[in-house]
Amino acid sequence: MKISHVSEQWGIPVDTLRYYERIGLLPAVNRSESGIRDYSELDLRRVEFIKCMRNAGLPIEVLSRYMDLVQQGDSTIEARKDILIRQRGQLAARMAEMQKTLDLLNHKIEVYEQKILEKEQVIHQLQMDEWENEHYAI
Amino acid sequence: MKISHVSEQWGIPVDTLRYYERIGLLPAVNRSESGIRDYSELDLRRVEFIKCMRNAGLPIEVLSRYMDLVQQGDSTIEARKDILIRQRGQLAARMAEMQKTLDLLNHKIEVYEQKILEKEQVIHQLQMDEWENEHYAI
DNA sequence: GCTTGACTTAGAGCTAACTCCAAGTATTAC
DNA sequence: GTAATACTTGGAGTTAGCTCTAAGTCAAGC
Repeated sequence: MKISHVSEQWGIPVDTLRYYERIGLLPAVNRSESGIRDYSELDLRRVEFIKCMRNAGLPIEVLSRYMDLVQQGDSTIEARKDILIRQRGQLAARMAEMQKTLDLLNHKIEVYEQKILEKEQVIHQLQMDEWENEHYAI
Repeated sequence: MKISHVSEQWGIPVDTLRYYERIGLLPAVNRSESGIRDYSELDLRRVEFIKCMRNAGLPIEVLSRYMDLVQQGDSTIEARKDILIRQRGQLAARMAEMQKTLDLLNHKIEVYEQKILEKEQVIHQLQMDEWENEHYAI
């Protein structure tokens, strides 16, 4: 699969895909005779993994380290697990912070809705007054 | 309250507090005669709000726009509500993405734990074999 | 009155993560 | 065969959000 296809399929710019490869986050992708990238199934699974992790804000440096360990084989399983556990903790912490913010946003939006309702009632009252002035004035 | 105190209390570097003020995110803080910042109760509430929102990744530009509208008074209530609703949506979307990543991390960690267990069993088996060789060999 | 340390400013520098550019080669459509 | 399009590279440029520096002022302690 060519880079443009991968880019479309996963919604990742071609520049970014090449960038990931250049910095060693994505292991070297196989090329055709003329040097054009041909993404294998394994490459695609890696791309998907990286995309998922980057989406959640895991730093490239950490992911690079993890991918290196994967390349080194089974002796690095514990180290890999440690990385994932640490990142999971940080992710959960960030999500907890975001939940607090979400709660605050919900509260503030409710307050605004209340204020808007009150404003509308005032306008309605004013309109009623006007109507009465027009039609029932002596 | 002086800037260093605010910084300690809220865990925000003094440079960042000054930066927020410089770019207009935090409205100008009152100064002593000699020009030293003296944060009011209102300033502190603003700092807390900004900290909470920034923690969740809301962009400074959006927060600046929101703070400007607050300064302009009640006529901007609808616009402010719209901003908060839009940001709430984006925040919820980010959190959903992060939840997916968290699920994947949990799954991968489980798999690693399983692998480690298997490895230990193999080692244990090897030790048993050795023990048997040593003690029960003919 | 002098030192120490907190404060001030404008502006430069830094980091992460892309994103774009120029110049060149290869493939595809007609 | 030629034009248009897609690919390649190395390296420069961009963005958001700080973070640091230099040079100076001010207040408190000894």
